Amino acid sequence: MKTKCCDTHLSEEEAQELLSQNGISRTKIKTSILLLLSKSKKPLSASEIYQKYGPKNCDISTIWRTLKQFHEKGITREINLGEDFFRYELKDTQDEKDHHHHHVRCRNCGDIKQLEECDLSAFEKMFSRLGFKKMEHYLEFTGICSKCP
Amino acid sequence: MKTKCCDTHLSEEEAQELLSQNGISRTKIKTSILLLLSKSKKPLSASEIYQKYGPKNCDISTIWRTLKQFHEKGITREINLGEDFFRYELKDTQDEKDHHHHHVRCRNCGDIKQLEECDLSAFEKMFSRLGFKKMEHYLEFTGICSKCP
DNA sequence: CAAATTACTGCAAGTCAATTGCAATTAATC
DNA sequence: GATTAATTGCAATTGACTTGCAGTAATTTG
Ligand SMILES: [Mn+2]
Ligand SMILES: [Mn+2]
Ligand SMILES: [Zn+2]
Ligand SMILES: [Zn+2]
Repeated sequence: MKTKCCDTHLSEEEAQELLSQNGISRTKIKTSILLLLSKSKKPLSASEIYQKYGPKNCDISTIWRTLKQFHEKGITREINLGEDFFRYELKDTQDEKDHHHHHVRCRNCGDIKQLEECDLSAFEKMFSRLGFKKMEHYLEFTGICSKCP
Repeated sequence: MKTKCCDTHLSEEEAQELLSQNGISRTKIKTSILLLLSKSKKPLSASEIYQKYGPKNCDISTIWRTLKQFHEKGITREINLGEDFFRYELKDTQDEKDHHHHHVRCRNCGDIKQLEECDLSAFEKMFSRLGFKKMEHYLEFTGICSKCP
């Protein structure tokens, strides 16, 4: 299956299929977290998921364990937007080479927008079009170095 | 004064001048942390600084307070390289618009290299030149949105 | 230079995101 | 349906980072 990142609105069946394909038990909680992520227009934090799903319905540690598992299976990506916690969102594709996207977060109000364009030279124009000011960017890389397998 | 980021090798006098210019007391600890940052070829974590400076010589909370102050004064930048803590380094310039740089971290051995080039299109070539494989990048933005002052 | 003011520091306690051990419960496998 | 493996809740724990307070050192002022 090919997921399409945030705001994908997976159906319950699609969510469960995605779980099965990745060797994860199709439980109510895991399905619900997947649906929440797929319905959100921005990456969600663990505690946001906890609030949305309902503190009566599930323990926060279960949410953490689920997010960790999703990340290990390559279903999700974790994102640092200058806050003191991570946010999580569905990967655009399982491969992550095919397509991905980035975000802007307002340093004043905290609002987060998703950027569909990833042509790096096009970013500047896009920001002024969006009315954003005082941009700062955060760009770092990881890879496997020449000394490593 | 114009600092030149990591690996600048400030002299003790230059370090103290930088403190004074930013309204920070010229104490032994603050001077030493500044020197450590200026002599390092990669951004340092709080606990690395603590180890290098010597746990007998200073409390870790003082290091945290100092790093926070440096950041507030705009002397340093904090960097997330996919670890579960931040690293800190001297800004290339106080303004941060003039010049900045990025990093690669090996996902296998954790080694960190500093990238002097910031032409985004030039990155790919540079990585293969450096022998890096399986690159992943991390690019996010912050700014002030159109609804904010 | 000495007094007054302000900033810095060590120590201990606290916060909060994220992890973990264990026993009970549920899902997958046969 | 019985067996096995994964998931869950709860409580305790880790580790990064913060904070209050009382003592000390640095800066300012006369
Ligand atoms: Mn997104
Ligand atoms: Mn650097
Ligand atoms: Zn805003
Ligand atoms: Zn390596």
